[in-house]
Amino acid sequence: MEEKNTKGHFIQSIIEDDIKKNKNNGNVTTRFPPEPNGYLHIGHAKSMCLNFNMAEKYNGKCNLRFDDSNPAKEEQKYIDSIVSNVNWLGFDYKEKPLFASDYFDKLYEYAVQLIKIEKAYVCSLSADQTREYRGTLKEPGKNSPYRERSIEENLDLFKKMKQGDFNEGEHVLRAKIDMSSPNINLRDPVIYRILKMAHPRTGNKWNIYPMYDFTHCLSDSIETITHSLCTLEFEDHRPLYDWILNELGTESHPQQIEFARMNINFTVLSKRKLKQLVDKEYVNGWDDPRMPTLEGLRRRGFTPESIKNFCNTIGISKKQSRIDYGLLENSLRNDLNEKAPRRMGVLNPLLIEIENYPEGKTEELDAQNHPQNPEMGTRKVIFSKTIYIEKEDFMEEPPKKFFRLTPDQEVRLRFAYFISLKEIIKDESTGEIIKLICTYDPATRGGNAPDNRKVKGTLHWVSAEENIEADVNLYDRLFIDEDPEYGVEDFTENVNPDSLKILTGCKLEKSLCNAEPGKAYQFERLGYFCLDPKLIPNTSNNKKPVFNRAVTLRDTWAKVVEQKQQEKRKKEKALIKQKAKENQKKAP
RNA sequence: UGGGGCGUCGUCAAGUGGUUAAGACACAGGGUUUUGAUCCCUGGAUUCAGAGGUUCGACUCCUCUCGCCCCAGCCA
Repeated sequence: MEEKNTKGHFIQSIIEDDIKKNKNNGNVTTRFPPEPNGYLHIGHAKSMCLNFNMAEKYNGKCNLRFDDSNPAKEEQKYIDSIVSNVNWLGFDYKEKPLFASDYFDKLYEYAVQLIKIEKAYVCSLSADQTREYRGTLKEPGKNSPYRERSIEENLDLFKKMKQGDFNEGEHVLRAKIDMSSPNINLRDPVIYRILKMAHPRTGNKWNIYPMYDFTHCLSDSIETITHSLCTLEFEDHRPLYDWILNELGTESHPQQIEFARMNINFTVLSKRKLKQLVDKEYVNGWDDPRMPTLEGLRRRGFTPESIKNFCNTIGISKKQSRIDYGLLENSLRNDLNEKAPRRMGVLNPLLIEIENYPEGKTEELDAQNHPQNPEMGTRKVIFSKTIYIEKEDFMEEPPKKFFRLTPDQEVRLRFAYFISLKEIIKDESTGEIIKLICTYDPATRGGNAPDNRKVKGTLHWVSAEENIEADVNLYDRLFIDEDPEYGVEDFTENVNPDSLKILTGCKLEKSLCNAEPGKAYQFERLGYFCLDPKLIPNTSNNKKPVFNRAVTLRDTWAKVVEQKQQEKRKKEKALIKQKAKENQKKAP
């Protein structure tokens, strides 16, 4: 059969062309190269999906390689977290994780080789001087006075750098390219610097560490990577990547291809900014469920499938883009709609007493765990004389199209009975509704009326006599503007002050007492929730379980309400304006 | 003209000289439903940043203009 519709993005086209031309003997090898200086976020997931998918699709492999050439910033804890994230997402890097630091010896030899062919030299300019000599974007730089040192002197100096004979900053090794290049990366870039600090993996073995540009291309080459996929900001580095491999004449010369990094509205995706949110305590750590980090998303209730699906949906291109946050939510809903067992929980409880239900009686009613998938089975829910429903599911003076409980509107309690209102009990001093007295129709057990009478609304509910009490965290977008940088000097000014709402005293159906941490359940009509893995009752100070809402259900009624509110606000604003005008007229 | 890149529906994104300009999400309308969920239909770019040009024919080729992003770490 013809395979016509498999043409994907531009990188895939390049790879397919290469295979056709039998470049690299038709092999495809990619790599995912994180620097262990922070936690992974959803943007990294995009890169992983790209690299691992391409490898898998063309029967190649994808290495997990840590780009750990700067011990000043890197830590073992990040390595551990990253490995765990990659495993969680289910990506297969075949062997073990690889490390650029494993190649430090080879890299050193390559540097020596560059010196020997007079393509590298030890420069003894200070950092400040180096900057001055570099020139600017529009003006060329000038040659370092150390540029013409002899091979012997360079070799000797470089060896001494390695031995630790010099202090940090005294010398660097530079590639000898072109100080007048319009591409600043080619103006004799530093390729080795003295750093007298322990490395998480090589300990105190080295006093010098290679820079990214030198490390990356050679690591790729050592691993015989065929396609080295990276983000757009490295486009300007590609000439350097190629220069190094060409000068060294490496057998393997991978092709660097750049694609646009991911942006999502209402959030930030840069390690630096995420760190600020953590450090300034806008969130509670890197794994706060509001964070777009993989740790955060996981704790929030995102599944690996939903994340991978999202990444595969948004595509690959070279265009700066800002993806709608709703798309991420949607991919979660799609996944969880199929997988998540249904449960009932009342977030803002309103007590109901069923007048004609026998005192002390309880019943176990059957409830489906999934409306479309009978294989997921049923469970028992306890019904009793007093129950809770959601406060928002009752209105004394309802607007049009309000399908829930009202003084003259019967409703169905899901899997249970039809009930109608008898009396509203209010607090005399505040006027607040404290209880509803209702009657039920015993003939409607299970939710079906024998006389076929219809009700417009079906409400979720929980027995007031047997339930579990929990705290529930509701999360909203982290920023108030879709562009966190919009209209402010510092993006933290746009942090949404209501991004976390903690609800206490929520009532959940009893079966949720064996909820698995991190596993998502759909609380019917409310959204998908999971037991916070960090706050499991009896394993920490918390006595009550804490559930996180991963995402709401799509809610067309909420949309209608919101639209009405907005219209109302507009009208009010218009009224205020009109009055102001009238006052102005009166004034003179 | 310092260099490098990018501009196709509200948001992503296919399209590589002849297509009715895919698809997803969002949006609007309708149907099913014991979740106002899910599911199922239906609708929408006379137009591809703009202006010229080449061509029988251009989103696709050429020219110019406009707009946006990245680069002056001994970070990656």
